Amino acid sequence: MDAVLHALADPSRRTMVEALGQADATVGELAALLPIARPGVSRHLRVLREAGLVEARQAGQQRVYRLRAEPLAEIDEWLSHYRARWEQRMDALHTEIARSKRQRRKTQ
Amino acid sequence: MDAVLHALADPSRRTMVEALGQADATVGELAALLPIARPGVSRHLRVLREAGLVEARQAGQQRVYRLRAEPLAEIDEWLSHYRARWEQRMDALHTEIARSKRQRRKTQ
DNA sequence: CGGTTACGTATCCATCTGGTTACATCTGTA
DNA sequence: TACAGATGTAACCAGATGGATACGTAACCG
Repeated sequence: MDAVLHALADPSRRTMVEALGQADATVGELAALLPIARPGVSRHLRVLREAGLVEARQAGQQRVYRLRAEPLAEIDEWLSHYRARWEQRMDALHTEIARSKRQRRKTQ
Repeated sequence: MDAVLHALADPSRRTMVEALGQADATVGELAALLPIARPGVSRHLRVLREAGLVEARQAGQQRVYRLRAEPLAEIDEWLSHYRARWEQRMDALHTEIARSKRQRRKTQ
């Protein structure tokens, strides 16, 4: 959780996550999207890897990175404690319904 | 969004947010929960304030801080682009249903 | 084998961060 | 007014962060 939030707090890393959300990519492709040099990208990827947010597979001389969204569920779970607070346009009953729906869906 | 994630990336600040999720609190009360001195807490509160995550009201000589959850919706929105990826136990059709449910609920 | 490509790692360095102590400000009280 | 309590700010400092360049290594190619 901590590692995931820390990883996402950096704009460059978030850009990389968003790019990988569209398609898998090599280090070079990711570096081309960012204003920083490839060694920096490699280090960002290490942070993302250690947070479990990406994984790499070797493809010839390249490494193709893929997004792993599972750790994001931790943040989603944390946020769930506060959702009712920004969904105040719904009355308390509806909020409860929405919450139980979410719960059911999650444990489905 | 950036400010919100940055604010939440710090464990001390997240503890403060979680405490304020239970009840409003003064700076002294928050400081009592943390292993850091009050000036540090004040500065964390400034970060949270600038991210829109808390607001203070004057109550005599004390300042009572309250959680504002609205900025968390930005993160929720960002996460929504990736939810389907960690909910893969559902087949694609069900994912679509869940997504439209969420959408309806949000714009209700 | 020698060279090139695609990465990762090591090192360096300027900046940011988050803690501390000292001090300023404001409110309530004697 | 003088004093105490609660909080914010300033200044300082050690450690983390994120960038760059230089270098090491493994995979492909001639």
